[in-house]
Amino acid sequence: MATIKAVRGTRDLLPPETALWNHVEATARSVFARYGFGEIRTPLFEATELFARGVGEETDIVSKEMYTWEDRGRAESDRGQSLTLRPENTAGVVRAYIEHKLSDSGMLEKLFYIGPQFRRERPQRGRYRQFWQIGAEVLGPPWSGSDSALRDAEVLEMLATLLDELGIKGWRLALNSVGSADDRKRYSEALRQALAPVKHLMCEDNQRRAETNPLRVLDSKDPNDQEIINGLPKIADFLDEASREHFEQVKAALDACGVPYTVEPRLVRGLDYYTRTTFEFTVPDGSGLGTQNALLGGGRYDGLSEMLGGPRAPGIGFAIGEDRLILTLQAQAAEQEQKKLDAFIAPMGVGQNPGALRLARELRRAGLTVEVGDGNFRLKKSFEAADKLARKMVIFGEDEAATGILTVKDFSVGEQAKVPRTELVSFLKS
RNA sequence: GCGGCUAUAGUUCAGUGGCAGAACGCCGCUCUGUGGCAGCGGAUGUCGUGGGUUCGAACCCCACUAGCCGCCCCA
Repeated sequence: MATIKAVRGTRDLLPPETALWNHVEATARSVFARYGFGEIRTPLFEATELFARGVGEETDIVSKEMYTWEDRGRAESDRGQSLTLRPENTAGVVRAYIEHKLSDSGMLEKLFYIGPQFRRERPQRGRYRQFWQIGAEVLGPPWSGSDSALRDAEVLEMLATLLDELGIKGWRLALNSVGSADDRKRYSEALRQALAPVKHLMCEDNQRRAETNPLRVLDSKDPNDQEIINGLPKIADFLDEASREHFEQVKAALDACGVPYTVEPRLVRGLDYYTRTTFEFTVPDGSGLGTQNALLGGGRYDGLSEMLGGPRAPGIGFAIGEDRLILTLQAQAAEQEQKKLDAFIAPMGVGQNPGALRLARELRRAGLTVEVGDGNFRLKKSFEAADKLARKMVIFGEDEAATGILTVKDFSVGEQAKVPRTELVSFLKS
């Protein structure tokens, strides 16, 4: 019979790798907590319209990468509603922000999330159809200071701290400003005009973008088109005074914190909702990501809440590709040392199994990590298993059961000791 | 969605038309309270799936599926 396998672009995460995932998530939670973020969990699927309006109809994500289906609910109102597995989480967070009237507190909201997202793309290294993102959003009514450049810098500084604490080496922060919604519109129009007479010289994709979303022409890596792209108007010349000042303040705060960055005038994120600050953290070649060298991306979205029918609520956020973060850590880490158990108990003969399990219970209740062998195992087999799994092995036979003096082998030094049961916990911890 | 490469044991791979292989790992024995070394022995398997060519296919051809790499795009 044909075996059933994980579907294309999805995968199982198994031990010991899951330990690394937990470590990454625990580190992120710890850093977020220090900056005053609370966790939000939004549904894995939402109304398709949310992404169409929030992320943008013309983005690749919405136009060709979503898992969308029609609901077959029993209620008339459910039937036929178009639903979609979330391809990213910012739109969902802002939807929840509006739905629960979080802006009524007048306070800045700082929310983080960790969870799977779904995009129907061709799988590749560091790109899966179910992938995990660790993200955070800072948003609130304008009077909460949510549009302040201080928040942009704080988020970027937090990310630098997180990557440092995780031990990511050689990360690079690329920074840009795409201005206000108006600036963006004017710039977009200027690009369209500048492209009109030359676009026929460009690749097919760029010709299409020149019409639908000229900003994304800047992202193009097509080598033949670079000359034209370099000659296009620069976004910096279209920023209004307020956006220019905002960008200057972001940079000044980063300088003050000693966070290094490079201004990339052509960094225009692909999602429609971005305004002003946009950024991306990348890692050097050879960090395990192939050409997918962006670890995380994000930016400011001052108009998103209104686009979704909510109150004015400027915000800034980011999403870390957790799968890519893990790949980078695995590539950068010298052979990840596998965590060993504190002890392996080797019962000598099946008659000792009950006593051995009881001993294991005591040790586990004392907080030790313990595996129990089996009295059926020959001693040699116990040794081999114990050496793989644990730092020490406790021999539990008739003598030990009778005298309460246990024989303990320490694999790290290869020495053996007799330890009274009352001192066993502290001996094993040492 | 487009292009290239690949698919053989648990793993890494060899095998280019004639008996399905190696290394590592695994299991057993030497060896029933002291392992890691060594010696001996054992099991590895729909050769990705389906079809075709051939006396004969892991090998050649076609299709499909999956994985990897790149493009597009993005985290």
